[in-house]
Amino acid sequence: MTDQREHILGCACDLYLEAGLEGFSMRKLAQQVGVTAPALYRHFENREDLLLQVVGEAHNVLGSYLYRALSAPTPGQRFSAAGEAYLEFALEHPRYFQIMHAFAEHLGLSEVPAELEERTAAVKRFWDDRVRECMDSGVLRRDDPDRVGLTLWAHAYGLLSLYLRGLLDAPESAFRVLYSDSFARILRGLGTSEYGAELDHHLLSHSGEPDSSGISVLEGGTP
Amino acid sequence: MTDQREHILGCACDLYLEAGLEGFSMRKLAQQVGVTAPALYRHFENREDLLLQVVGEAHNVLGSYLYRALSAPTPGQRFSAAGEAYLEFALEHPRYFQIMHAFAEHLGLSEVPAELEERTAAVKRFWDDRVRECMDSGVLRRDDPDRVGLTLWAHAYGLLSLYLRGLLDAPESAFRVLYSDSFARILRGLGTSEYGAELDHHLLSHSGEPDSSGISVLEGGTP
DNA sequence: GTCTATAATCCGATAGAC
DNA sequence: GTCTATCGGATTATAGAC
Repeated sequence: MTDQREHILGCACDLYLEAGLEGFSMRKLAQQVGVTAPALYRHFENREDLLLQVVGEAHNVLGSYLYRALSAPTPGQRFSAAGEAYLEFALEHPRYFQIMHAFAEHLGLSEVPAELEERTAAVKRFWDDRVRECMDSGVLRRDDPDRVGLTLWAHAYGLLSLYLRGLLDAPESAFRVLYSDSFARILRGLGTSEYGAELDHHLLSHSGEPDSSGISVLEGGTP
Repeated sequence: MTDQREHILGCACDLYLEAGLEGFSMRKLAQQVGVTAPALYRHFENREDLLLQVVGEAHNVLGSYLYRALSAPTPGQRFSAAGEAYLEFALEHPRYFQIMHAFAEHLGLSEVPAELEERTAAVKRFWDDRVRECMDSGVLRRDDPDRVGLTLWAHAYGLLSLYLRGLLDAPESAFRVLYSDSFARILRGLGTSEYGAELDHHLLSHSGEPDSSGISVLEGGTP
């Protein structure tokens, strides 16, 4: 009652979380709020505006999960907790995870507003910070934190997306193990030690220039 | 003329590729084909049926890209070529990449048909096969090919998704480098060698049971 | 601020003539 | 197989009274 706008926004999140993007209409929302549809336009410009606020709330919730991970005592534990937090967020709020990563056109947007891009960039920065302090403390190999953060983020995001789309037949408990295992594999490395030693010498051979004779990142692995 | 059904399907792919999922309507498609909307229903049951055929075509195109990678002479090169093929497919046909990985509800499906799941599984199997032969030839560390294939697939998919959504400010040329670099990092491993040695001893400490005292995959990295 | 009423579109899908 | 005509429904958004 005190703030009808917030009440509507809360209902909008609920509606989205249970009905999804397709099921999110101004009429249904009005019904859930307990008013008629035109009343919504006194508080929000249009459907697009409302959906963007929902995305904002999704970021808030993710933020609360990530923030919790910062209470772990060591960089390594904070890193680990961050990975777990991302997992928990996606499993407990799959719709939020989905809308945060939806293509702009699915939201009916011509382009993503800068404020939203900034929030996404903040998530990336969180990963980068975890990586950086792990490098400083010797848990992670020293490297470009920005690049390493992206590698880790992309992996986690990809794995969770595949799972949430039901492409992995594993039940949730098995997926949790799989998720941790996959992280462990990345940290340990997939190549053989000979390959790793070899790789360090021509890591930049992927320029795509014709004169590199098609040599790619894995080539020469078995000299 | 010879096969109107294929002509419609071709136009459907074109329409989707330029208009996206939101812009894909039976009316627009009919206009593009050069007939009226009801005529489409002589060849396809409904919009859902048509969209599924488009997804099928997307899989066909991806398949042609992956197939090309098999012509490389060594397992390591085939692995590398597979990664590049996945990249090229996503960059050259971003809409196909998008629709292949769209959530079922975005396609207006209650559930994904088994035939489509099978095609997705085939992509996964392709990665697994590349991994397996790399393990056999000593380029990749011996491990569960299914798990390692998933790790690699998730990473590639995640990275490409983030890029196609415009979250990485890098231009395409820079992204190509970034993509290869990220693969290289995963193959080499992100952890320090001390961490890697330590990890092998309690890789299974992520069971989530309370008695593991919260020990997670990264803990104990600096003994 | 909220209502009733309605405009203005767009959609998927069908009936029946040809 | 394709057409015209149309049904039946959904949606976003607005106008104007209260």
